[in-house]
Amino acid sequence: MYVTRKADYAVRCVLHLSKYPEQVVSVNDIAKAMHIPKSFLAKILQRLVRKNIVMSIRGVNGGFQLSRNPKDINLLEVIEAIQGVTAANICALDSKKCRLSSTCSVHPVWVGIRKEIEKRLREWSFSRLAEAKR
Amino acid sequence: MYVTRKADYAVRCVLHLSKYPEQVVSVNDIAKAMHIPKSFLAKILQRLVRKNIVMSIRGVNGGFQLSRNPKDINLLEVIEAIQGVTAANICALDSKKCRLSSTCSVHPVWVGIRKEIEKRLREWSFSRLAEAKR
DNA sequence: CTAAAACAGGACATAATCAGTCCTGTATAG
DNA sequence: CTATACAGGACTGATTATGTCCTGTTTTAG
Repeated sequence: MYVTRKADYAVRCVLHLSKYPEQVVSVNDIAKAMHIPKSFLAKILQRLVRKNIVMSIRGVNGGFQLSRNPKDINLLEVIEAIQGVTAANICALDSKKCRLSSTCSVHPVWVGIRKEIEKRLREWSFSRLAEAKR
Repeated sequence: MYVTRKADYAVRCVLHLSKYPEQVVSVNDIAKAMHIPKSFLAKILQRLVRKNIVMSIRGVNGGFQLSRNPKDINLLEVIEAIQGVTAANICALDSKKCRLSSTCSVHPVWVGIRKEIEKRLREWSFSRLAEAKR
């Protein structure tokens, strides 16, 4: 599993929105707060809208807000919304991609790692993240 | 952490050599057994030699063999020999790369995942892998 | 009703990385 | 001395990552 900048920005973005629930925040504001190139973020938000994680309000004073309670959105969901399902090794994603997977003793290691990562990412809801202290 | 084909091939290759300890195996034989493009594998082996995981014997009847006992080589070492140190998210690799890492509540999640992956990969020596049944 | 603010979506650009290939050179067994 | 096998550098083509830009649409304030 490798997290692209795009997915990383998406996470930051949702995290920011989680801190201002019910409020409408513009792309510009999110971009400045989270250090994300504005037009790139706009693209990312389009995708989050389609995936029903965020909703958009057009026109003057428009912007974005979460379409669900942050407790019902987790890290895994946001990352997969942007980059699709991934794994550290393609063999853990699709054993057909690997001619050896049925006999290879490394295969179960990758599958185990994938499950562990997904479990951890699923455990972190954005309400939990927003509350977390550093 | 994303495993490239190169690193994956390296793992297969070392695994194959672990099954024939003390024997000298040619690039050709490894490539055929493990379904790896031959000239690509040759490059990978060069790197494994420099990293002292494998040793080469030149000339007629030459080839490669492990330079250490398979129990002293683990998955993490082979992968890092090929692709260097990696992590699922660059922020877990080098917090300087991320302007937010000092305040971002997601950062510890990535660091935790990285540690977990490295731990698991380190636990698998090639003697253990070679013995593992599927 | 119109101008300005803000999102939507497609096209484009650019750089890096991935996944190999190829060619020349060197060592060595027989 | 020749065939076999590794060493290493250069090169290539495809894909992906990371954005930017431009045009269009929606909406609201005045």
